[in-house]
Amino acid sequence: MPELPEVETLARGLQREVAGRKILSVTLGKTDFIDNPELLESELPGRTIVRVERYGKFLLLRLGAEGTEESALLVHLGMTGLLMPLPVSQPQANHTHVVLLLGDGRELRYVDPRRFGRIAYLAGEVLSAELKRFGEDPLETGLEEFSRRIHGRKARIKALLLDQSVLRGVGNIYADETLWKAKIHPARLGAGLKSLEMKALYVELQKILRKAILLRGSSISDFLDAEGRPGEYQHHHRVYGREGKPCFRCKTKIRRAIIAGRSSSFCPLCQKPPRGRKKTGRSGAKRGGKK
DNA sequence: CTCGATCCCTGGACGC
DNA sequence: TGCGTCCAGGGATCGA
Repeated sequence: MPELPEVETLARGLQREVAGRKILSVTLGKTDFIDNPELLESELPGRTIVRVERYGKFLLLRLGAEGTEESALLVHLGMTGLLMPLPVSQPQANHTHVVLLLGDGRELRYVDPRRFGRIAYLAGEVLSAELKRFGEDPLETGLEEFSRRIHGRKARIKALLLDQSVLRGVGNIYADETLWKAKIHPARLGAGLKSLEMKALYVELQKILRKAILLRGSSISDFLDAEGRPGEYQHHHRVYGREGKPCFRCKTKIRRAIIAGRSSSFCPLCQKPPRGRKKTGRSGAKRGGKK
């Protein structure tokens, strides 16, 4: 599940590997996750990938030539997306849905079994409007702004961290890791956080994201960087995927519950639940009746 | 504004 | 070995 650190890792790798390369041709497979597939075919050939950036959980392949408008290929990896330059001779992996033949003879291939990702060619006003939908980058935001965005909200802190219009780039893993480190229960409300808690949240989020970037992200099952290597941060997870295992601080068993609609792992002792919080047993009991 | 429910999609884990 | 079932979850969307 590529979040900010994974996408940053991939963006840096792609910047090294494909920036400056020209796109010669486009071949598409399944296109139900692509905004306007025909735009890729009509707009990309002949263009140069000028620069590769991360924007939240998106990769932004900035394109040159063809008019003066700013334009870019937006790529969201969803849960299982991979984007990698490979030799043409390399057999195509299953679920390869986009292939860009590059001027250096390699192919930039997008592979995504579940197709939870998104790809879009955007230019000009449409591009800038799309980017404005998202909130601040957590690594480029000051405590003031961070605090303002969260403290004014009555939603649960877990929901706010995951909300891409509040902060761009944080996903389930790094939200849970940060809340554990800052000793804040995921069901607490944004407006309910004390200023010391807010500061801890801000500081720990940045520390965790930076450390994760240094270790090239977390590879739970799928993520690989531009050179096909997995990340290493999964070995440093403190709560994610540790349900039932002892808390690294107090040895209490890590719990998992659905909070703000997402699976959330936390320490029930270190991370004090908000007062009046409903017990999890009840809501959990009636989940069988779905479908 | 906030919530839960639903859908999208496939591979992997698990039970029998 | 081979089924069936459940689950993972980011994001869009809809109704309450």
